[in-house]
Amino acid sequence: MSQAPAYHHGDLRAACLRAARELLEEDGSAGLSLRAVARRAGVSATAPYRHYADRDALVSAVAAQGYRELAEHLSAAHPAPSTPDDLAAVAVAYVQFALEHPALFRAMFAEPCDPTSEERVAATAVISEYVRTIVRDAFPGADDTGALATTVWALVHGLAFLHLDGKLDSSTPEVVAEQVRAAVFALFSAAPALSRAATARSNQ
Amino acid sequence: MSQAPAYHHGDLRAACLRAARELLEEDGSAGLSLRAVARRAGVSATAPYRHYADRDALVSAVAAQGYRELAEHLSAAHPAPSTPDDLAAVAVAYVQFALEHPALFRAMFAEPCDPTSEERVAATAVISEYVRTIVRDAFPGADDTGALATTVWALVHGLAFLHLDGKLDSSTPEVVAEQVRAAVFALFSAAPALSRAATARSNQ
DNA sequence: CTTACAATGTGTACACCGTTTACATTAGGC
DNA sequence: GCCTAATGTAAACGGTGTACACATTGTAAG
Repeated sequence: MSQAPAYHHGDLRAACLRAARELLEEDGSAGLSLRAVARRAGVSATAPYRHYADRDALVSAVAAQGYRELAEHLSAAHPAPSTPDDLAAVAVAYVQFALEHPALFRAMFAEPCDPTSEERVAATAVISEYVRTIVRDAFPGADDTGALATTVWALVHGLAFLHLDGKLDSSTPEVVAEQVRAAVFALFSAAPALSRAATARSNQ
Repeated sequence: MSQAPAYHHGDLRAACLRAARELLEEDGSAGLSLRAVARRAGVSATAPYRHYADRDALVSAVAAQGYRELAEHLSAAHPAPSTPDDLAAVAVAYVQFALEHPALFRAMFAEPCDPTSEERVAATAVISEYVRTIVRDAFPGADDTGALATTVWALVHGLAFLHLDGKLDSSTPEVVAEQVRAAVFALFSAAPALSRAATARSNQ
C-alpha cells in the first residue's frame, strides 16, 4: 500500500525554502516563482502563503540563508584571520562565493532590499560586524577600524559584482584570486593614509 | 476637429525607451512591464515587439542609455581629471549617480546581463575605458594602470551598491561624499604597493 | 497614378504569475 | 472525545510576456 500523501506536509516552511533555493540556482531569479516552489514542494499553489506573507518574504528568507552561508564560507576560508594574508584569503572566498552562487548573491544584494525584513537586516548586520572584527584583528593599530572595514568590504563587494557582470577577466579562479589579493593588499598598505586623509579633510 | 490618432506612431522606438525609463524611475524595476510601456506610449500591448525582441531587449536599451548618462554625469563632475583630487570628485559623482537613480543603476548592473546585447556591451566598454583613461592621467607613473583602474572602479562600485542597499551611512550627501573620498585616497596612496604586491606574488 | 510590398500597429489568445477568498482537513490541548 | 487553531485546497481575478493572424500605412517601382 502506498501511503496516501499526508494532508499536512510536516515542514512546509523549510521545504519551500529549500525549493526556492534550488529554483534560484537552477533557473535564476526569474525561475523563482511561488507557484513553482509550491509545485516542487508537492503542495497547492497557495499553501506557501501560510508561511510566507508574499513572494518578497520568501526571497528575503532565501537571502537571509545566503548571508549565513556566506558567513560560513568565509569562516571556512580562515577561521580566525589575524594577518593581511589571512584577510586576503577571506576576500578571495567572498568573491568566490559570489561567482559560485550568482543568483543567490544577486538575491542577497542586487534587489531592492525591503528594510522591514527583520531576518534579513539581522543577517547583514552579522556580515558587517564580521568584516569589522577581521579588520580589527588584522590591523590592531588602525586609527579608524570602521572606515577601513567599510572600504575593504566595498572593494571586495565591487570586485564580486564586476566579475558577476562579466566586466572583468574571470577566465580562471586563479586569475580572479590573484586580482582580489592584489587589490586588497594595495588597500592594506594604505591603512594609515586612510585615517590621515579623513582626519585632514575633516579638519580643514 | 481633433486629429485622429495616427495609426503609425512616428517614433515608437524612442517613445518606448522614454516610457520605460520613466516607469523605472517611478515604480522601480517591478513597474517596468512591456504592457505599461505600451499604455504610456498610447499604443497596443504588442506594438513594442516591432522594435524590441522582448522585455530584456528593452531593459538592455534602457541600461545602455543609463551607461551613456553615467558617462556624461562623470564628465560633468570633471571634464579632464588629472589629479587625485579630480579623480576623487569623479568617484563621488559615480556613487551620487547610483543614489539618484537607484532603479536605473540596478538595471545597469544588478540584473543578469545578457552578453548578446551589443549595445549594452559597447556601452560598458566605454565606461571601462573611461575609468582607465582617468586613472592613467591622474597617475602617469603607475606600473599597471589596468590593475589600478580595476581596483578603483571596484571600490567605487562597491561603495555605490552598499549605499544602495542601506548597508552604509547614507544620511546626507556630504557624509557619502566624504566616505568615498577617504576610501579613494587610501587606494591612491597605495598605487605603488599594488604593483609591488602583484609582482612579488607572481614571482614567488 | 497605380500597385505591390515592407514596415508598422491591432486584436485575440494562451500560459503563467501573485494574491485573495472561502472552504476542507487535521493536530493538539482541554 | 471535542473544539479551536493551524495548515492545506480550490476557485477566481487581474496582470504579465509573448505568439499569431490580421489591418493599416508609407514608399518606391511600374
